[in-house]
Amino acid sequence: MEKKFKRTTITSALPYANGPVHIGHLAGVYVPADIYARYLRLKGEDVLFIGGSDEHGVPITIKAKKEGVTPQDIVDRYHGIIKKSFEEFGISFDVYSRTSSKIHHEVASGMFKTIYEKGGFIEQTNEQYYDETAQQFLADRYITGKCPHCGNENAYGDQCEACGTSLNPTDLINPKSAITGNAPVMRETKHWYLPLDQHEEWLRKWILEDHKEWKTNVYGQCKSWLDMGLHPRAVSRDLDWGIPVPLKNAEGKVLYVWFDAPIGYISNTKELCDNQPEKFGKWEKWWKDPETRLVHFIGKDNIVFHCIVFPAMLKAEGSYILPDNVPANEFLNLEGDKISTSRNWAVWLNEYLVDFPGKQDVLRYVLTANAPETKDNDFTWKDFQTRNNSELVAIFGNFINRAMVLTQKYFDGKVPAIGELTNYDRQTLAEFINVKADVEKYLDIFRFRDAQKEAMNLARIGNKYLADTEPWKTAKTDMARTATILNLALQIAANLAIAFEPFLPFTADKLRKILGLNSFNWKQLGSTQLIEEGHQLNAPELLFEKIEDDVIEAQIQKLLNTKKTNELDNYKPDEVKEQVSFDAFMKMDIRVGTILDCQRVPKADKLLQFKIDDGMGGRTIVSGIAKYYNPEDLIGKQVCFMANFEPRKLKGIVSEGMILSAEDADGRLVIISPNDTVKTGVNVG
RNA sequence: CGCGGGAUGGAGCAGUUGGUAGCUCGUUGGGCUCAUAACCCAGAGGUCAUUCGUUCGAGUCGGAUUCCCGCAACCA
Repeated sequence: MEKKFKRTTITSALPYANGPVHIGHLAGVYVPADIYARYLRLKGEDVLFIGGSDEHGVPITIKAKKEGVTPQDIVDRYHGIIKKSFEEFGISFDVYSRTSSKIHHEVASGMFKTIYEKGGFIEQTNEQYYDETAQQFLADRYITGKCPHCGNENAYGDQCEACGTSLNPTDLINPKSAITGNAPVMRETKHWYLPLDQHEEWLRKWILEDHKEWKTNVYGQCKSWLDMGLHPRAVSRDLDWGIPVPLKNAEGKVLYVWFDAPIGYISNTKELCDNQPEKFGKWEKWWKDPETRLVHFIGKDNIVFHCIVFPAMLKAEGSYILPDNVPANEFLNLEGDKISTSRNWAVWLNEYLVDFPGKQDVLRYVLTANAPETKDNDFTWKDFQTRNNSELVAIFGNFINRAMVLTQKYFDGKVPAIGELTNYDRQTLAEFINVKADVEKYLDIFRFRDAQKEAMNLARIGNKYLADTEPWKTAKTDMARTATILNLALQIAANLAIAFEPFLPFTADKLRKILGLNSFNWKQLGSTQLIEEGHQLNAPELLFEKIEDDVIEAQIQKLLNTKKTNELDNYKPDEVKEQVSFDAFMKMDIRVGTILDCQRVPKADKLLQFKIDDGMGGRTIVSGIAKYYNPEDLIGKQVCFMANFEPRKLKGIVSEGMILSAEDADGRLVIISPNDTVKTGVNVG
């Protein structure tokens, strides 16, 4: 069933404004969304490409508190960084706004009100834990206690990470507030819920029957959610950062961030259309006209929100269209490890732009060529270098350079006349005309890596054509033939400028300038008459440059260094503990011992087992420093240890004391030793 | 048996509803010399981790096993 749409609204997940954007975000969401938007624009279709920062929610308030600034300071900082780096990277948003904007507050409130007035929410009063000292209700993550299943003392209110069981805060034994450490009290609080269970029936049909074309990972996850059964979901929170619930009896309540964020797509559209109505028309046509096609680009963590929750909201409101497709990607890893903002294991876009000026397209190319479309993939700097050097430089850039230099040499940079075509010429033409259909075929089903590969094939065809026809040889005997060959080669070059426009916009632009041409339309792709005879080309210029080993080495080193320095920079000494008396201190019996023997404890990565000479017959101590010391290096050294420590079993070994060590900012443990040799067994104090 | 993800030629990845295993890079040999030592051609290289099963037929479905990677645990 072919659906006819007049226009397309493309959204890309709103980045959360508590950190800069990294390559994982780009590969998963922004690069594919941008390729798609550019492709449709090039085809002359009516397109709107929406982006913006997501600026509410608890993590931002936590980060603000930690840095001693306001949440607004945090979001202002990161919104600025993110917006600027997107611009520089060539993500062609029609609008990039933010959820803290006035217009968004109005739209989100309005949406809530409409659904409320239609009876689309249910109201429920529950008892929830409240921290009386901090004067706030506690989110699930901010309550810890003993897990009722496995007895782990540090289970969270939503999940015990020791046994994996998911919990309710009320399941915890001896709950504590993670903010103050006090025992929280139960207090009544009222919240509004979106009854997803009431939407289950139409969602089931809409996704499982009407959208079988969705990517398997997306379809599969939706199916599994639907099969588990949907439950009402709270749309409000007790918090002071966010959009106030627009009702009279709702003091201190804000819209839950997942409810507020996707509405940002709509408010950003409204902001744009209100500012430029002559260009974009009324915002409603992008969201309420059934002839508009809505496409959400997201990462896999967002599938449920965009396929189930947000559609349920739109349906509950009543006047909106639903997404036609949700092409979600998997995750990108970095050098074999999961990308992590908190561990600073990432390549940050803003830093890449500084380290590799003018090389936006290289990153775009690599991220697309290795996009995590069907499973998690790995980004390595080595691969980045190889793809640049042996694909972009050697195939694409080199072909352009060859065609340009040859034309310069034999025809003073003027496009030569095309003459009689040989069979081989016709065969080559036939091949490259197919490229258009192939690229389109893949772009239409969101397979960007395959689409880009097809575009690259055009350059391969060009190289092969030159190698087979050998214009540098025919130039010695037959200038007319040489002219025909170079004319065709230049036509291929011009076609490359169109084919790569969605993928590598900076390069396409540069290529057009070298060829001295204006912008193209996608329909012209496949044409053999893009450049006219006699047209003057500009001086050849390299499209891409080789990236040398030392540059790559430096990036890898930087990755390791930033990780380390970040840990050190963030280090703050712990607060000084409660005072103790001299007597209390004297109760601790700290002594110097000599290590007689030291071995790894089997099946534990962190434990070392020591045999210590304490001057009193020796003792066994187990210590968690295996990651930082080799057992054999320690034998014979003197260490300080607690001698009257309560014995404790570790992995089945009784440890009689504790070896003292200092923990460095990065977690590295350093053993404390006397700085001159002393008699074994003497006291420290 | 803690939870989850994976295992396809040297590396990185594709393999749609089961029907002779593909792509890019690398590698070997050759060609070319216009080109950023780039380009073109030919070749080598895989029992699709192992194993049992369903089937006329399985990389593709089901069970078992092994190994790897995250997280967790051990770190008084």
